[in-house]
Amino acid sequence: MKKIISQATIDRLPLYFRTLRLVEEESINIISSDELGRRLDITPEQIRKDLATFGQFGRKGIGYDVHELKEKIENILGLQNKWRLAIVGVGHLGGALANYVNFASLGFSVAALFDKNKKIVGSEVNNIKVNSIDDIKKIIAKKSVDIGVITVPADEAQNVADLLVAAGVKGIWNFAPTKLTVPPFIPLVNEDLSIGLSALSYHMSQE
Amino acid sequence: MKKIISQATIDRLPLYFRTLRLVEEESINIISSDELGRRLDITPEQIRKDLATFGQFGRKGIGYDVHELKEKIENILGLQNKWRLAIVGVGHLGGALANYVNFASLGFSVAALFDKNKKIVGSEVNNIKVNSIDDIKKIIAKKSVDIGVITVPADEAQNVADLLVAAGVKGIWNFAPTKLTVPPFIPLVNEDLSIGLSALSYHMSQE
DNA sequence: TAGATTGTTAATCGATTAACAATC
DNA sequence: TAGATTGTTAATCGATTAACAATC
Repeated sequence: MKKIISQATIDRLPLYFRTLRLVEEESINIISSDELGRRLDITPEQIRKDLATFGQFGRKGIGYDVHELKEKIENILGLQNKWRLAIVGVGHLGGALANYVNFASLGFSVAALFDKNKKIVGSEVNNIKVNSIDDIKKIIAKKSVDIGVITVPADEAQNVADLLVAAGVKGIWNFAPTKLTVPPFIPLVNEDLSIGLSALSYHMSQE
Repeated sequence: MKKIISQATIDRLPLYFRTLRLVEEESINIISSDELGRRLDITPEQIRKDLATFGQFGRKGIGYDVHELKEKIENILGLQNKWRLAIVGVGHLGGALANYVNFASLGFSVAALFDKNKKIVGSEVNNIKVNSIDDIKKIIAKKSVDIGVITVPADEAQNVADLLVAAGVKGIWNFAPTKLTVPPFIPLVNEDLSIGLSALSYHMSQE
């Protein structure tokens, strides 16, 4: 199945998914694009357009089946895969991510931690042992890691990305503020916290 | 000065800024849109278009003065304001942000920490005392806090946002995975980590 | 039936890319 | 001068919004 879905749509699906979960907990079985849009500050037209990309889920005159739509989005996003993460760089941010509970609720789990600092190798974070970066290839294979999370300083990030790719991860989630080069078949998502903070600064400076 | 600049352009400025800093450290005085684009995987046309929004900085046939352009972007983004942050919710993520060194290099500083948990109020994180959320109004005024950072669970986030606005912050940086409602004159930036991670899952599931 | 709501087509809007005159 | 590179206008592309027929 090779359908082209815009990144804008893909980025809204997790919001729909999260809201549908909450709505389901409220024992609501059917929801309209209007109500979903109201909860998310997204126009109902936008929501219908996004959902129509994947087929016809709704019932005219009625709305969408909450449970069915939730499951469908979960599958579109591939969350049923229960991806396994390895975090490289167990500093403050890496450590926080190792403890981040919201991942688990999306089906992700932290399978391994790596650091190059001999002082923390062997310690545990959230009951997960910190391994030496030297053992990355062996352990990533053994632990069936799917996603490499990069939380090292910018000047070490490309090297870590290369190690992760060589070790066979299927995707990379990068928190280092630098451009990474990876093979085209490896999905890469950058989380650059300085962009959002700088944008906030910009808007606060206007007027 | 009330000029409309697209969010897409605003989000690229921090990348230009960061790269210009690195280039300046390499003692390079002049850079072309071509070279800047090469370093960031952005087309030179896009860069020239973005920069032209603010005036004419470059010299035809030559390129851009690295130092001058860097300073100009710093000012456009308002980073010279040296904004002061208050982090509300000193869990793993809040604690990591309190220690995040990359903010300091952009001129931001952490002026205060807040939590509702009596057990950690009074302790210190990165040499900054954790205050009770009950004292938020008084301390935000005293410490001249500009930006409120929300790192509490989703179901407490709106309440914290309301407290921050009432306390007089000028902007909000939200890490809680939920939609917040704030007055229109308060810039709000959401950092929703589950979006990027879900998008990664989507791309890894294709083919 | 009347009212509600989807799915889809058409219109609009905005951002990116291409082209090139100006000029260092 | 010839080559390089900007700034800007025009063309293209893609995403959002509007409109409405279909239908529950």
